[in-house]
Amino acid sequence: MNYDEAKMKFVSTWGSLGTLWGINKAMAQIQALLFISTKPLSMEDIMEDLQISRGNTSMNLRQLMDWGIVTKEIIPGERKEYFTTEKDVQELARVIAKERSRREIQPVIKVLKEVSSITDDGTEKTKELIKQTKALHDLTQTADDMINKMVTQKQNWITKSVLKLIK
Amino acid sequence: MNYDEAKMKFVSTWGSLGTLWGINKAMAQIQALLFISTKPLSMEDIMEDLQISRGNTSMNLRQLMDWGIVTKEIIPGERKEYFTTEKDVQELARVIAKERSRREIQPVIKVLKEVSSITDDGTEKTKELIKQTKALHDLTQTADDMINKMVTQKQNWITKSVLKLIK
DNA sequence: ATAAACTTTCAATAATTATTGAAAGTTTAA
DNA sequence: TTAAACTTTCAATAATTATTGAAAGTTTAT
Repeated sequence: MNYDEAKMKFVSTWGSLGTLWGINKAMAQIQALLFISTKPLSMEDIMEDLQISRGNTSMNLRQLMDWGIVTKEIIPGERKEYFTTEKDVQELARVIAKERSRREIQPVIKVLKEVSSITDDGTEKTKELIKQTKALHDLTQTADDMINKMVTQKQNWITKSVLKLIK
Repeated sequence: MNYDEAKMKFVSTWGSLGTLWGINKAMAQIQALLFISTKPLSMEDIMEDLQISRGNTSMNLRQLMDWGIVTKEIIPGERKEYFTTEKDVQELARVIAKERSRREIQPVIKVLKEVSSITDDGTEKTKELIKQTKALHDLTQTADDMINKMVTQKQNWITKSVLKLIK
């Protein structure tokens, strides 16, 4: 496998993985491209490399900036805007986990809390609803806490000691 | 909020969360419905409750059975098939994590390994590709290991001690 | 063997989501 | 101030994904 094949394979695989961390294909591919690039890329560069339209590129770059994993780079003397992504995987993971928690997990936790707090009218079905949503609430809350705590650490000694602990 | 409102809210919220764990809306809603039901439900029950077609119900129930979180229940003297879901949230989390790892994370790890193993031709861009995909490989592998180890434990003392450790 | 009760399959269709491209908007240089 | 260089917006369209419903398939009771 040569460089170009490897690059293509990485970009498209990372792109299809996008759904796993809750973003679309183009967005993930743009991030992947920037992630392995040795220098900032312009919109033209990205459009050409991924064969996507200007509008698509613009919108997805914006979203990546909203997520806080891509930043605009001003290159002196250049009219175009250039873009780079966070290159440290630990930091990348931290940002992604934080955003997903905020955007998706928190709202669910809120609903689970509401639902599990309805007044118990004594019927079996109400008891079951309360019991099960409460269990789900606790699990979701704990998982979310753990993920956040873990990735909040800048160093990864945590990861290592946790792994050791649970092996 | 009364029982029916709470039930609806739970089912639809859990349904929209489906994407987060990689399944579709109907599938997640069916699982949610079974999760708070006090008794096994038939296909008719589910169709009526969620207002979805027979075909849709049949296909999604099958998928849930493939995932191993829903099982057929034979009720003596009844012609219809009845269904139940795993009621223990810890076990549910375990099964979901295992399946997602197998279906989505493992293939990505494989590609990352392949890409990061291309021969270094000495150019800067190749070095960067190798370096970054290797970092991603390590991170993904570690995260996957952690999740699997954690949810493999039947008890949740692990969760508690990890939380204590990283607080 | 047959018919009733039930489930599965799958081509057609609907709903959702992503993408395009051209017009409108913005910035910079002269 | 103007025009060139560039970016953003968004209605239209394409691509993808989910859902339907009816025909085909299966099982069970008689």
